[in-house]
Amino acid sequence: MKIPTACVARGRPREFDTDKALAAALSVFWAKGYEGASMADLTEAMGITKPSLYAAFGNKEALFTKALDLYQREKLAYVSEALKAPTARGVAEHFLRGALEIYSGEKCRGCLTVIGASACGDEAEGIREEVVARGAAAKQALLERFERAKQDGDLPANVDPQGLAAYLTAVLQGMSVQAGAGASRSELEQLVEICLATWPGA
Amino acid sequence: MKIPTACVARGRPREFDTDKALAAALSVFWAKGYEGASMADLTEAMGITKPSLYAAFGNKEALFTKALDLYQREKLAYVSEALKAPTARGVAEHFLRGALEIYSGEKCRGCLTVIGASACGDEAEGIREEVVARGAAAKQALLERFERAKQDGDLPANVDPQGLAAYLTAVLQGMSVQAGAGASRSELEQLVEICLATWPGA
DNA sequence: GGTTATATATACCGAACGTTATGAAAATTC
DNA sequence: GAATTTTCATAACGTTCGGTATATATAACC
Repeated sequence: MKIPTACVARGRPREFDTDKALAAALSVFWAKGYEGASMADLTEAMGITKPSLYAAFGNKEALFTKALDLYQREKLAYVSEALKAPTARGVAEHFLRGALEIYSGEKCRGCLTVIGASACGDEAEGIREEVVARGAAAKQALLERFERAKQDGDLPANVDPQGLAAYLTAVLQGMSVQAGAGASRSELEQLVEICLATWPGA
Repeated sequence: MKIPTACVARGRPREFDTDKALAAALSVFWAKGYEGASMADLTEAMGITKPSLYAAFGNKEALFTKALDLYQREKLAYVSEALKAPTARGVAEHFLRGALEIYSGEKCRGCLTVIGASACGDEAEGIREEVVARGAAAKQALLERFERAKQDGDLPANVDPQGLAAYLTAVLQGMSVQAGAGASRSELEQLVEICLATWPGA
């Protein structure tokens, strides 16, 4: 009994590593945004030609979506990790310190989700909606975590979980904006400290 | 003795109001960002043709700069107003409520300064630097105000004015991002309330 | 009225954009 | 080894971009 060999590659084998190429594409999108990254920028960074890119990834929009998946999987892993913290303050601390680590990188500064959510040309509207939807999902997860925290008596009675989720999200987004504007890591760190020092209920 | 009449218009008079045209251009830039706003978008909204635009405003970059001036003069007037508040908390409150008013507009959402600071194509790098510089100036003014507040004993001894300025700026920037992502006014308002409720020293 | 100066409208420019047709190269299958 | 299938490299596609040349219209000056 033989396993059918139809699954092995049939034609000429691909000469590049799609994972490495996708990682390179992510760097370009991260640094320049969706519209700011031209196909020429992408193919140069990925080390492949345009037909190879189209054959492997579909088109620019599909490439961006795949890069966004990679970004969430690798760089935003701290998000799901932070939600597991035992207290609301612990969640906030994990969020802020994790974001600080990612946003203040050497080459890519800020958060791809925030960069991609910026208003740009009409043809990128679909991209914007996609990015905004993913951001909204993260904010929703944070809201549910804070609602649970309030039930646990982990938050003062007068604080609104919805507002708190929007507030923490805003601080993170603002951190991304400042990182993109060239703020140093220590400047962002001060920001984190203030936010933690004034966290409701200690 | 006659005043020389050389100052009156000599050729064919302009058929449009440059102030109104600039206001229309500002709306387009505000909604779509610098690169997202095409010359076709701009001329249509301004109700003039491309040669008229170039004759009156120079080029796209100069038009954006003039629109940015108008934006700061008209929409960001609350900034200099807020800095005059007697206490640091009052400054923050004026800032947050003023921003809430501007960012949650009907057509244009978020802050043009935050939108313009987003990474985009290489040729818009000059624009980005200009916008970032203006944002840095505002942050600097806030820093100086908080330093004075600390001297006045208006802030707890353990808070760092630099961090506090970066922190408040971040909340405002985050508010802009969420407004741009479609957050309702009440959502932004909750955010403001949390920030004020947790403001250092009450 | 003739001259001069400015504004308008149409049409066009070269460059860059995302995308694809075309043919040669390299692997498997028979 | 011939047929087949997929990838690669070059070059081109049509469109849109920001910006302009040209010609005509409309005002003030003399």
